Amino acid sequence: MKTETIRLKKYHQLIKQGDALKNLFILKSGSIKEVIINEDGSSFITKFYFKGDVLGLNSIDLEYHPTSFLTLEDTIVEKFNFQELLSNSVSFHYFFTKMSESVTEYTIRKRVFTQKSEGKISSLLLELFNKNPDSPDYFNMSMTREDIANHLGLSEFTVSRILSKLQKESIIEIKAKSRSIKLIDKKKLENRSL
Amino acid sequence: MKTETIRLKKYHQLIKQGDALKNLFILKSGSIKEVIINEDGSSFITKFYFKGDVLGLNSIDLEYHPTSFLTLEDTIVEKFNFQELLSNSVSFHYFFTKMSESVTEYTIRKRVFTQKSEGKISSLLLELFNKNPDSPDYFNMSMTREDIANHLGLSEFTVSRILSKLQKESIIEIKAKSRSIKLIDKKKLENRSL
DNA sequence: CGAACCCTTGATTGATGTCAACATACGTGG
DNA sequence: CCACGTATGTTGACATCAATCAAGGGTTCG
Repeated sequence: MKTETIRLKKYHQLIKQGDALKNLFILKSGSIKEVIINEDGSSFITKFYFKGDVLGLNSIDLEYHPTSFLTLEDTIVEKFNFQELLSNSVSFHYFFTKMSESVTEYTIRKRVFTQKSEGKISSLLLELFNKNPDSPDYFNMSMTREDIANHLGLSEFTVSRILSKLQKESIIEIKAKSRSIKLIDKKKLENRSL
Repeated sequence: MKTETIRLKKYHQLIKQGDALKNLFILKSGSIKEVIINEDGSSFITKFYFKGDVLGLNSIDLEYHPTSFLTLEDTIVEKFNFQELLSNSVSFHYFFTKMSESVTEYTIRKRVFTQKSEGKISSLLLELFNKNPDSPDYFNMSMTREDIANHLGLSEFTVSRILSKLQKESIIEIKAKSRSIKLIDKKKLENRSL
């Protein structure tokens, strides 16, 4: 099956909410936020995506994309034509498995949203560290505090406060320009995320 | 494809967390809660299921069930052998579509968890009314206040208080024994759920 | 009929949002 | 390359929301 590699600039919209389903994508490098715009005009970040993640799986039954996908930095994706994919058993099996993984992930991840702010942020940080295999104890954040707040249902002030608190307690270290975070004490962070 | 209809008593465990994947089920009548037990022994209700819902979709990539399923009342389900299902293209297509629906649903539903308590409960009530096609303005609740609280990340006291408040404001009416709810003003309830 | 369970309500405490002020970083045009 | 204006991030004071604790009423079931 032939695919296409696409290079995207920061803040580029790869998929627009409402577009017909034509392609699915695999994220090769960079990062992307998935956003849903509500009827009242407010928006909600449903998920952050990193290397290896599949984009667009929520469009298969609807045949259109219910969410938009926006790059948070310069990003590379690989494009798969959905019709071709259906007739290619190897690719099909891969995407089928990925979709099932998504269901499992949501089942488990939902619990994060019932936690208090410290738990929510600790869980997200652990997810970010784990999804960044190149440097497991260091994460270069492409999203803003406001993005994190929106995604977790907090105010940006609370996000800022909790991050400062975790730093004071020597669990993380916030580096230059507030945008990169070093993991100091994983055990403690895991305890906070319970 | 041959299937089997099973009748279950109240509080019966249909699927146990950790069981190998053998069957998927469709809920024909009654209601079921899906529960995940965490390492620390605490549990979290990931979802309530009603007529027409498919049980077990989060087990396909894992090949075991990551959650338990418990009936909330006398319940009837239909059993599908997963191996047979894979080789039956009609059934397969049906479950594939259902799984994609789940991904979409989770994408959208996550936003509920970023709302305040009144929004969370209003959203859940609307979901319950919509999922109960037989009597769209009336719902006989099989779950306890504590179940709702656990599922939404609230205390049972807050659930009780918000329900009382919605009743005082003539949006719902709580009937006999606190367990059935009549929808009075859908528009207002929708506004609360934004 | 009594015990266990479920639900409700009030008082208090703790957590989080809001608002205001300021600091830092970034981007653009001179 | 600098200067400025805009974005983003931090922190404190205060208000609001929701959890906790305590008490009591109703329902169910043996």
